Amino acid sequence: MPRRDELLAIAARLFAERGFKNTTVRDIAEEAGILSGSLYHHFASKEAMVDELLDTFQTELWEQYDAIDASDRTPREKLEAVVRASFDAIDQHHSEVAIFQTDAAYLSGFERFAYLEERNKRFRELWTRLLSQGVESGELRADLDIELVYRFLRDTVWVAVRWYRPSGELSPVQVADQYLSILLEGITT
Amino acid sequence: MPRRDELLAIAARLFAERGFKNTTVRDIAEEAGILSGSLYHHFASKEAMVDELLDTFQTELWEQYDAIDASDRTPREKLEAVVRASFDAIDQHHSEVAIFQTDAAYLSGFERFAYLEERNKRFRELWTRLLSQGVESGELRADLDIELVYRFLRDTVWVAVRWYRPSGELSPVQVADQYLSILLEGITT
DNA sequence: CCAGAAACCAAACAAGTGCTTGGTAGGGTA
DNA sequence: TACCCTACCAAGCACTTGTTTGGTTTCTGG
Repeated sequence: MPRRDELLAIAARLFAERGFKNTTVRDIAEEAGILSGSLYHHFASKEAMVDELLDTFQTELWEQYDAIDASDRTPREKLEAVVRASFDAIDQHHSEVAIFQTDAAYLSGFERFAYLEERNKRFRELWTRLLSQGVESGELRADLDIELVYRFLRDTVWVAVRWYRPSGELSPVQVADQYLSILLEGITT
Repeated sequence: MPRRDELLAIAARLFAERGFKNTTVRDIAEEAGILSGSLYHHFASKEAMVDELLDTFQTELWEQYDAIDASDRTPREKLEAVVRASFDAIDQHHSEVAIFQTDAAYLSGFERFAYLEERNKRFRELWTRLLSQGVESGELRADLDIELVYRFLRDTVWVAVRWYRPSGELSPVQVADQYLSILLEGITT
């Protein structure tokens, strides 16, 4: 792995653990065994590091979402697939998801990260549309507030990054199975 | 309202909006129309402010939890009541819940905030016990992983603080109704 | 009106922050 | 050998951070 990628991986881990603002360039450098100033040979700024992390991750995730949305499935099946893809992202891009969850609100205040808001908007449009289509097709309950179900769904999925550990005993498939089971059928008998 | 309480309310709002570490004492002072040093006439430190906020809130919340747990209800009814009490807390102590959600992980690293971990532990014990009792009584599904359902339940409830607005059009009762309906019965027809 | 308390100011300090600058070590290439 | 390029160091700069100190204003009860 090129040195630059090593440094970016260290930064990703620290940003995820402590938050962006709460991680100093000296922290990153120390973990890499160099001095803080040397980081600037590889990256233009601390912001540029997190930018690169979030941007590449989001691009990759949306390729999957778009493929699912364009596929030949019922709304409910698409919802399931999107949820599974999201848990996959939590598994394979754990740090990036954690950073997004923790620092997106703060970062989106800067012009540089305006694309975060844009992605959030697209995300909301996709999920609420799938929910509406699910209600129309009769697969989903019609008595629920779509907007509220959307927030419920979105939060339950992404907040899992806080406790999920990629190398743990639960696979993303197992977690997705149980989450979807609860979500679709409820926890009562 | 005494001056001290005013300042604490301002600090609570800013901590909730921007996060603890990301809010400076100068920010708080400016909103109050004073200089940052003057805050130290009322509070010993910035940490003391957030400590007071979190401590009083947690104490109040647990009075309700304990009352519910000691009441004469079935496990499922207790779960419902605890969820409703939690949404009430989001409504009435919005800033404190937001701070707890955002900064508890960071703060609990300090000795001063060791009680946060302790509360989390008690919280987990209460909820998992109610879930287990619900399964035993036949009210809840037996095929689900209790630990995972607990995390699901906990996160879905508390993460709502990110979008819920106390003065908005949705009351905590309405939100709790829908959340419980999804959780208990699922979103499918 | 006046003493004392409560609230605040003005100025600074030490530590920590992101980042810059000019230089150096070392390996690969012609 | 001479050259270059990647990776890094050493030192520091300008700024922000939480906090302290000694003094001043404002309010209130007797």
